Amino acid sequence: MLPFVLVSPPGSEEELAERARRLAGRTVGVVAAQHSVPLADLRRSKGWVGRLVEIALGATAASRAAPDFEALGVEMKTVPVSAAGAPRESTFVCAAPLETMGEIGWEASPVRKKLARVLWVPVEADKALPLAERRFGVPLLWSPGPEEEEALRRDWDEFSERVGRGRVEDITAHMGRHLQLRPKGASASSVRWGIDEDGNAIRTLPLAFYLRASFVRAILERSFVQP
DNA sequence: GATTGATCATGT
DNA sequence: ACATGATCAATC
Repeated sequence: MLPFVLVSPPGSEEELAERARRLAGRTVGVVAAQHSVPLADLRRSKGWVGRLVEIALGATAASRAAPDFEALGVEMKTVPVSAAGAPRESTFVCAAPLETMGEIGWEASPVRKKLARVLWVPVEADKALPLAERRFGVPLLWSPGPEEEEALRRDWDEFSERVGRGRVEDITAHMGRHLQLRPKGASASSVRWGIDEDGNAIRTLPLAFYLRASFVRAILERSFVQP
């Protein structure tokens, strides 16, 4: 997916926000055409819309372990929304460090780092709407408020303690008020290192943190309610 | 309709 | 294997 039209990285948050606002109301098809990105089948290329927005906004860290807009410290997330603007899916945050989680406090957690500054870019995602006709929504540059951070910290602590005690295989997506810990891998037979109850290294299913749709919905709603 | 567990493509 | 980008689809 090499674009013919390269977009330089934004020089400031304001410039990034302005670029993102310009996407609002435009269709996926139009933006893709402007950057010479061929449409793809989402059933196979699930991250295609996210890649497209990275290209359109001038993201710098494609496929590297760094924020999308490295110089600004901003992470970009496209969020699939219903016609009413409500998120339809949970949002991937980061892989869970299963071997070390028990010793990592919230302050040093990868979840906190990843969510410190996020540019949310809503995209219509009703199944009946052809990909090219889906429209971008009004974006939001967000950092967790004190209450949101406290809520996330509680979930982190719960998961951290469980995994630290070697109970990683007891975890289900039912746990966590706002965060989930769910499989993330090529398949159900993917493995990564974890620890058991005796602290021994074991090979277990890779898990990742996701934000529940309800949490992201509240973030997006608030941005329209605030004066 | 919302949710959970599974899965897809690609780069390092 | 693990990171990036996520949605699919069976099930609740």
